[in-house]
Amino acid sequence: MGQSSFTLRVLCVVRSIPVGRVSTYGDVAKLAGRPRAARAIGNIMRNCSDQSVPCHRVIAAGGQLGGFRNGRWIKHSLLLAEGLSVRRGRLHNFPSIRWDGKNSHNTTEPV
DNA sequence: TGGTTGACGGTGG
DNA sequence: TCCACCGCCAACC
Repeated sequence: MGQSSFTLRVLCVVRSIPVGRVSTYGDVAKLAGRPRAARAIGNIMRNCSDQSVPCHRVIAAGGQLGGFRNGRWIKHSLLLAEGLSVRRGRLHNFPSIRWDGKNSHNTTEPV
């Protein structure tokens, strides 16, 4: 504990991501109040060992999974378990399942 | 206190 | 479509 306010806010935002939805590092950073702190989000996620934080729902921009170092396939499996389609390391319907912070009760949105 | 690293974003070639 | 450069922010040494 004893994380910075920004870190706590980031964790809170990530925990707010609905099941079946994903968000990018940039989006989480923006929701946390630092639109330019996308890199910092990666560090926080990496350092985050909290099971209540679905870090696998946080991916890179363009629908890429990111995390080439580790957890890449972990995210892949977890995302597949949530009914998402991953194609060549990227979400097939990324724009459709992208979560912009708004409480969209309609999960399966047919675009 | 200062410099480097890293699960990134966006633009250009 | 893929690769390279620059910018931005927090954690670590």
